[in-house]
Amino acid sequence: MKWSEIYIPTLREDPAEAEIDSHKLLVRAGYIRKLAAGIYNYLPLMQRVLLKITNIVREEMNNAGAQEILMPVLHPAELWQASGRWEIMGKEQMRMKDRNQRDLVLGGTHEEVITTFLKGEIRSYRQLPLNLYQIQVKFRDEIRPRFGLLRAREFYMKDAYSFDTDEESFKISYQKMLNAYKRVFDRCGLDTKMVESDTGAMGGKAAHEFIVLVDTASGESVVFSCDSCSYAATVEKAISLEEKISDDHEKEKPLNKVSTPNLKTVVEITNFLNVSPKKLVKTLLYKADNQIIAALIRGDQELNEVKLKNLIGAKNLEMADAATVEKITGAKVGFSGPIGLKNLKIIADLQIAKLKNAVTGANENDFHLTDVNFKRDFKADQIADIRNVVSGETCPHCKKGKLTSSYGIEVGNTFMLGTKYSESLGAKFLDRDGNEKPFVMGSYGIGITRTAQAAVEKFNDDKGIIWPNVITPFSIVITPTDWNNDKIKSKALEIYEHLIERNVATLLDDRDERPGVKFNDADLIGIPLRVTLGPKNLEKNQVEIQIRKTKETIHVPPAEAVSKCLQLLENL
RNA sequence: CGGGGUGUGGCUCAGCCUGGUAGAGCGCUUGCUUUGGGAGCAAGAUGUCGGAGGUUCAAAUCCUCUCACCCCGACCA
Repeated sequence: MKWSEIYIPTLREDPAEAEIDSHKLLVRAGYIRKLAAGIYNYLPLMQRVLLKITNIVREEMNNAGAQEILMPVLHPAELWQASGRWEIMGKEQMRMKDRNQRDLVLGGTHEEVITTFLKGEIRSYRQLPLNLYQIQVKFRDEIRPRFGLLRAREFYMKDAYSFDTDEESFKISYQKMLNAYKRVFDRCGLDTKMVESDTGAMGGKAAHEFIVLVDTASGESVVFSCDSCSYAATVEKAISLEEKISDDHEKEKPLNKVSTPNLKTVVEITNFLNVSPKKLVKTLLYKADNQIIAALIRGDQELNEVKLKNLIGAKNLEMADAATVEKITGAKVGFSGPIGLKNLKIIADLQIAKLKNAVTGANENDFHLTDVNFKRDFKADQIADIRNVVSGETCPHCKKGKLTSSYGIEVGNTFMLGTKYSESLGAKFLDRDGNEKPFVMGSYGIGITRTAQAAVEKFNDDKGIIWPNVITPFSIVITPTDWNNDKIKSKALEIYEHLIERNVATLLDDRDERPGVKFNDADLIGIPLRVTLGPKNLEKNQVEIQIRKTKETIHVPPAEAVSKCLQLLENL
């Protein structure tokens, strides 16, 4: 392709809309343009990258025995009502009515559709296992679209769905997908970590995510991993061995009420009373569906809403507002405590049960209680792990390694769905013994557009993007420093033709621009190899090959340029 | 949804506080010079100042409403 024949609108300045490097670069380098919040146009360079990624995904999925199909983007509401997800998905699910006032859903995932489709088709165990996938636009009305393609509302995704006769067979199918995923991301040049994750709105038994670790907060997931074994999990899911706390054996002192005028925060109170935040019981009121509950957590720790939500089996969980808190506890926010709370469920974190002589709110304005003791002074309906793991805690698997946290970009996920959808939608088959059974299902996603941006986030420098050769829009850019110089021009064209003949994706910068502009653009759009033809080198019968990643330059005679490039590309 | 912020030429922004008929840099067009890391000179084109209403002799500027976008939070296959 000649540069003059492909639309690459590079920008000199960072776009105002972007916050993180990969987003800035994709816009600056002419890969994407925003249409609306979280909705993007993919320009020619981007489309080439997306095609490369989808081809890799396609190959690996096909190799794993999955078959490509294409399903509708618009779904009738009835499917989602039948599975029970009409209520669960919430506002993230884009909904609309057609001209006849029928409710429709813009598909953010396709469990309902595929299960309903196969329900009428697969009748015998002989037809299983089956794995179908598609690569398609998805729409999710994200509360807060952010970071360009990393959290867009409209995005490209590969979603696969497996159907098996039983758990045993399913395990094989699931493992095949895990292997395929590893290969996909390896081929894309991305190091991924497979972590245990929450099943969220997908439901099912268990789930994994494939995460690209990044050092900036641009990764929207936080993952914990063990430094001595392979355990890793998202913050929503991670657990640790309960750490022993030092005052475990303190003698219980008599309960006290102290005046704490206007002291509401953990820091204010613990400073005032001169105790560690570890000794404070935070009492958080939540609205779980239509019921108010209290969650108790140590002052220095964070509540994990996902764990809490899963524990009590709530569909919706949100913090109670200030008015509700006052109504329930009889005191302002900041003075809540478990003692004296009536008619509501109290759930305490495991760590709370171990505290001796703790501090809590008195459920009375400007007062706290000290030397509060679990069992003696208050009880809990449930005691469970409902907190976030903290860096440095001990691994629950090997029981000796330390857990450390890092940011990550989730590029793929896999869900063990069990029979959740096949049962709710009545998708059954006849087994060997003639019994009707629901399919055992799995679902598997890869964010195509997100993977592309994850690669940019991972591979860039102050000049621009540095694509791995496997997913770059072009492998080589030929840069004649002076397009009006006939000798340079004909040599450049000659090398270009030869590379094209060998099927190398090559971009020829035939613009009448100054060399500096061409070099900067080439660096910005991230092409792995640049072949530069300038008058001085050409007089010495040389062209220059520069490796984008290392800035290393190699001089070779023009006749050897093609073979040298091919050789270099092997390792990029 | 709560809090904060921004909308001015294709892009990045100044001007707004203190009202007086719209600017810079980049980009774009033409010409000449220049040609290995975002060139120089000269000449030019481009804006209903997000939208609606109001105050005023006069509104980019003040007021009200509204829309869009960005950031923080809540949320997240």
